[in-house]
Amino acid sequence: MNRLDLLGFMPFRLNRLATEFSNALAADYARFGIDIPEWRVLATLGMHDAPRSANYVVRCTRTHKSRISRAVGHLAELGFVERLESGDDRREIMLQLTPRGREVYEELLPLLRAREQALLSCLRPAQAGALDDILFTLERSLDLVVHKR
Amino acid sequence: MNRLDLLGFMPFRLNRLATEFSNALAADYARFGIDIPEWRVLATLGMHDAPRSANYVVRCTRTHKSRISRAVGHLAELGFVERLESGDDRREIMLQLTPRGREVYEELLPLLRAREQALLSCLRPAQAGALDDILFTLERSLDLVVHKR
DNA sequence: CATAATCAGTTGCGATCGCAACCGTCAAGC
DNA sequence: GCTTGACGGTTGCGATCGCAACTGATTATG
Repeated sequence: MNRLDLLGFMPFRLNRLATEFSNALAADYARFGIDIPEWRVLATLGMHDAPRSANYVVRCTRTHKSRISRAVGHLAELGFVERLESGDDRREIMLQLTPRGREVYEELLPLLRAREQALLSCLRPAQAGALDDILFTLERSLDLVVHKR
Repeated sequence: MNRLDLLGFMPFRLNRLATEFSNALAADYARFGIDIPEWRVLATLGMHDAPRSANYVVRCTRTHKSRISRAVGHLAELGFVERLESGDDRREIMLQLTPRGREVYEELLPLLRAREQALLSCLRPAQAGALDDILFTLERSLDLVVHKR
């Protein structure tokens, strides 16, 4: 299989890469008893100081709300996340990291960044930057970018 | 969620993109009653004229052999692929596209390429080329490239 | 030549995920 | 101020996928 043969297989290639990346990082997540979607929730909440609604996390991660619901359930069991009632809209559930949850976030983030760095180390710095640009452009085009507030 | 926030979430971003791309292409696959891994098998075989072993497809697609086995089963049911005995090694099963299977491959390939083109149309041409380079470099680094023979 | 280790491929099983149905809450229209 | 439709979140269910165990074939070792 050479290079040109791969035209027309973008999702296939992206999937393989995503799987490989995920596997490379799985051990780090597992150390804290969480899985990938759970990390997504933790990270999304960790980015902000104020609580965010579950629905915000759903839109932000583009993960199905059922998955987020279950992930939040598990994170709450682990004591990493708390569900708060929303004053404004009683349908909404606001999510907040517990102190322990923030600890885990702060501890995992650099680990994952380092792991990611290692995975991308085969690229020249300019390429790594270009990759970020390209992903960002694609995400915007596919409307995968969720704006703050 | 702004740009810098996304550092450290490479697998997550790749996964989202891969999912989005997959969904965008799903309708094309479905028209012929196949799913994505089945298309992978079809495409891998379609790239070559001579039959290839099932194991070659496994290595090439980096999909689990159980999935390939089942995909081949379904493709055989549909009459797109034939399982041949291998003269050399009686453990091996050689896979060959049927004429109908090749028709489907030839019909789907340009559709999928066009779909992919549309998805990438938000990128400048130089970026699209860079993306291909970058993916190729990453694949080589992660040993995802399978060489011919 | 016999035994053990490995390999190609298949299949049962458990975990995961998204869909869809559901409940409670909110907002719009008459 | 009801009723209808939309929305946030949860849960049951079916489909999918990878792991691991298994079969049969091959290769390595003594």
